[in-house]
Amino acid sequence: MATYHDLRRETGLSLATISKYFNGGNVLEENARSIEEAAKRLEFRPNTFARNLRTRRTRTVGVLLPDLTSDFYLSILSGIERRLRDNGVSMLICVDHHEDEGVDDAVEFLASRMVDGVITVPSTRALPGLRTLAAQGTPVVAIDWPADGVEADAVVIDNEEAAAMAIQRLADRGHRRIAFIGNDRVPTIRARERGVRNQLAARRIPVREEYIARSPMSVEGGRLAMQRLLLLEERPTAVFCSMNLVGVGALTALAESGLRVPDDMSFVGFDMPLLARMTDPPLDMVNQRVGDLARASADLMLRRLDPEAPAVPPQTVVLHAEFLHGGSVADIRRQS
Amino acid sequence: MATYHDLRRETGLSLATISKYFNGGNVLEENARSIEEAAKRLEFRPNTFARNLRTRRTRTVGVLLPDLTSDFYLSILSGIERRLRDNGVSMLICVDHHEDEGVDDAVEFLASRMVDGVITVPSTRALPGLRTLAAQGTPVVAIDWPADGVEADAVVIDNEEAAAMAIQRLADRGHRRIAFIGNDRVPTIRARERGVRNQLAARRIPVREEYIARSPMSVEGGRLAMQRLLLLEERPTAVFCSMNLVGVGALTALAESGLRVPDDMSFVGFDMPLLARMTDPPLDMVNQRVGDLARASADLMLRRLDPEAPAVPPQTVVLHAEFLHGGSVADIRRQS
DNA sequence: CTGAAAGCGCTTACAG
DNA sequence: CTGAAAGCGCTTACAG
Repeated sequence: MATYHDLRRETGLSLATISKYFNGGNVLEENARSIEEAAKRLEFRPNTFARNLRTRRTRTVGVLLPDLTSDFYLSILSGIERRLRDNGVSMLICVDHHEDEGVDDAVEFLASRMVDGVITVPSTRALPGLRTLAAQGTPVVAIDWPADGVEADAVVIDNEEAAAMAIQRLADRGHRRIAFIGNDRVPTIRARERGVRNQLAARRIPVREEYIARSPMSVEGGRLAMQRLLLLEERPTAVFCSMNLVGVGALTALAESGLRVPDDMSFVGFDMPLLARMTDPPLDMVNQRVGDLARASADLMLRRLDPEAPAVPPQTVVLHAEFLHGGSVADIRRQS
Repeated sequence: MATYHDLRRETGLSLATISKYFNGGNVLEENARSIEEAAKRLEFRPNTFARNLRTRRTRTVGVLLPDLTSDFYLSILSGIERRLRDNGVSMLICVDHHEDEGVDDAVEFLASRMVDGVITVPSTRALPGLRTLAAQGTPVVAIDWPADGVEADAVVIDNEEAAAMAIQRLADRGHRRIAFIGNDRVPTIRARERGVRNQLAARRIPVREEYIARSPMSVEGGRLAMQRLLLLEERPTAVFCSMNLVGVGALTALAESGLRVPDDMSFVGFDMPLLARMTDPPLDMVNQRVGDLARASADLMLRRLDPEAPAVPPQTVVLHAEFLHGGSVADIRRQS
């Protein structure tokens, strides 16, 4: 592995000049050429660690995720990776396995790698570590929800508005007995429940508490919640599942009960773009546009890493979901 | 950020002794305690770059993937991440966007980060870079197929056997008009076609070339291939889709034509574990067990990174797929 | 077991 | 524009 030493030997120039060349400073045309030529010949590549050691910057961003089990996270990674690498920044991935027992050292792990910043979909267990990290001046960008008490930028969607879209669609097609499957321990999903309630109220549709179901964020949870809804005296005509796995579970329960979508039950899902286009009929769905979330988070981070950029207080970027029409909502308006 | 200097000041011990302590050498009980105590008090954390610079090792492995668009890659990442971090090794992710134009510097990018090794699902475009890297002594582990001409360990599944499982299942239930959708430019899928042909031959089922369809590796490709199969004079009674996206496309085409699985067409998929359990009926499927692939690749890499481990020539680990039974294969044996 | 010293490969003021 | 020198925070023979 060639070093500046070798280039000095080959070119007769000093280490300082060589360093200047590689860092974009002004070097005489002639010297630049001779360094370039020697570098190519020796397959020279600057040593990242020596550089990091001096500059105290790593051009590496840590990406901290709760797990790697859904394609929500895959899209996040994909969007961030692209944006960062286009800017010469690499990405260290760390998963804090929030479902597991015990303390996790994910944040500590990233800190020890001296990442310049952390982009994260924060899990509860990561919060204390993130707080410390941010307090020490490391830029943190939260995706999906603003990490409580962390001095961090955030990129979120307007969850109330997103949920309202689902209700609008259902109400527009004549539904009034609308069930909702949510979860009251997850802030984003709580916001979706608020959106549902507000939109129902705005439409003068009474909120029936037995139609508001809570479920763990899993396929099995959604399946059980749907089963409970199906046992109600007066069944809902439609269900809005505010989380992707839960939606899958609800569809499973419907299939198991021999009920057809949309004939026997209308369905609106949330954040299941791939699946929604594979089913028959395709599903109506609120789309989070995860790619946009990811890119926005990377952009926020790149701005924080830019020493030229003015220091601004933490900011939250709010993106908007879109509604994708499918064939899973029956039109039950009375013909008049 | 505290350094050895600070610890020396606090403890009165030399840098060498402090270093020894942090690297597991023998240090007097009393001194160890005083270092430990000072380190905790100062929140000391060894500087990774100084360490890397000296040791010329980074405890970081690059993971190079063709893209991040399928959950095959997600499972790969997930499996590797877990195994590596359990061993204190971090993971730098790099995607070479093989579908894009132009040269990609993915391997160069990883090399400049001086990763200790690279685990990769090799895309064709990455091969030259991987060859150079491996030739320079960086351990490379290939997943899914043995990267041509690269001095690398590999973890693959037995694709012929995997495809044979699908044919076995179909033949056992009486199918003889069996279609196959594959792709003759992808080595693994070519192997699956061989498995299909061999198993058909073993069962004395004639291979009908019009039932062997080729398709790009995409949903749309699978859809078109299935449509072509449906136009045949004598339709197949079953189709085996040897790649997940293609399977999704084929199912879409069937739904669009108003055909039901398995009544009108039996279906066996490949590597779609999540989807196969969401559909009604659940799908029969060959499961690659991607998690096992990932873990095996990480284990191979960890062995290569272990300076104690004996140097052995590149080895290929062959894993076996499993068949998951569903309800998408009709039993058409004649009642006798 | 402990310590003094050299050095890993860069960057950065500071002179010239 | 160029160069000599110091130093980033560690580890590693080498003595003792």
